[in-house]
Amino acid sequence: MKMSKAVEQSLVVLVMLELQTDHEPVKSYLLSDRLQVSESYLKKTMRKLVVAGIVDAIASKEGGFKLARPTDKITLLDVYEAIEGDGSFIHSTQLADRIFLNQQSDKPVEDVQEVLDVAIADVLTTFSAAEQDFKKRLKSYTIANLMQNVDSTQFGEIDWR
Amino acid sequence: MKMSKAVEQSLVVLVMLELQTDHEPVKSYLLSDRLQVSESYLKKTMRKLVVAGIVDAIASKEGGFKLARPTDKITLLDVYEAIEGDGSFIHSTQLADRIFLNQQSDKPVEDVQEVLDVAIADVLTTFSAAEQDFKKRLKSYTIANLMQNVDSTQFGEIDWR
DNA sequence: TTATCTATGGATATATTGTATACATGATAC
DNA sequence: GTATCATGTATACAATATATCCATAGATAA
Repeated sequence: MKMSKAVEQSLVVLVMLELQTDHEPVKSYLLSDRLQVSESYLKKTMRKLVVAGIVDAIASKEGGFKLARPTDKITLLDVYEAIEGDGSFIHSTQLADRIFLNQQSDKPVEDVQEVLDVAIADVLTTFSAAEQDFKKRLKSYTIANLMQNVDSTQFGEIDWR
Repeated sequence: MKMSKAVEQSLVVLVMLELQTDHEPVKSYLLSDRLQVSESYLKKTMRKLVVAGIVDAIASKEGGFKLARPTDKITLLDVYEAIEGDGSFIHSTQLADRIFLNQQSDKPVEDVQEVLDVAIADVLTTFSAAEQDFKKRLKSYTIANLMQNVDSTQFGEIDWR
C-alpha cells in the first residue's frame, strides 16, 4: 500500500507554478527536467491535474501549464484524488460468500453465511472509516498553507525558463 | 494506493481459526480451499502472521495454524501491519533537493533550496499525520469486536476439517 | 501558413503481486 | 527413534500495475 510518486511530484509542480514570475505558463519539459522524470510521464500526470481542474493547459507557442485557481482553493486531498482516483483502498471481494459453502457444521449454511457477512461488512465499515480519517486530514491542508513557509522568508518569484 | 487482498483474507482466516471447534489447528490447504487462493500464496501470508506473533504454526501430523493470543488482543492494525509492513505510504524521495539546482533566479540557490525543503517537509508531516489517523482507527477495532457479531446470534463452533 | 507547443494513444520496459512446483526442515504420534 | 505429514523456503513463472518512449494529431500565436 504505497502512494504513487506522482502525488509528491504534483505538489512540487504546483509550488513551482505558484512561484513562477507573473504566473506565466511553464512548459512541460522544464518541469520534467527539474523533477528528473520523463516528459511523457509528467505530461500524463499533468493531464490528470487538468481533468481535475487544478491546472490549466495552454496548447500553443508560449504555452504550458498554470494554476487554474488560487492556492487556498487547492487541498492536498484534491491533488491526491486527482492522481490516485476517488476510489477506496480496499476492494471488497465477496470472500465471505464463498467461505461457508459446503461447510460441515450442523448449523444451516444460510445462518453461518449471514453471520459472516455481517462480520465482514463490519470490517469494511471500519476500514472505510479509517480511510475517511486519512482523507479528512488531507483536506485540511492547502497549497496556500504550503506556500506560507515560502512567503514567510521573504522569498519572491522565480522564472523557471 | 490499494491494500493487498491478503489483509482481508487474513481477517477471514482469523475468524475461521477462532470458530474452529476446540481451537484445534487448521491445515493450510483447508484454508486456501475455502478462500479460493493458491496454497503457496496463503502459506506466505500465514508466515507473515506467524512472524507477527498473531498465529502459531504447528509443523506436524495433526498440525496446522491456530491463534497465538486472545481475539481481544488482536487489532485490525496488527493484521494490517503484519501484511503491509509498518512503513509509510509515502516514500520521501529527495525531490526538493534536486529541483532548485541550476535555477536562474537572482536569489542564492541555497535560500531557495532551504525554503522548499521546509515546505516539502511540511507536506510529508501532513501525510504522516493522515496516516496516523488511519492507523489509529484500525487500532481501535479488534477481532473480538468482529466476533461479537457472530456470538450474538448464538452461533457456536465449526469443524473445518 | 508555419512554427511551436500540448493532447492522446499504443508499444515497450520495469516492478509488484500472485501462482505453481519441488524440496528441505520440523514437530508429533506411535 | 523414526515414519509421517505438516510448515518453511527457494525458484521459476504468469498476471497486473507502474513508468517510459515514441509517433502523430490538434491548438494557438505570429
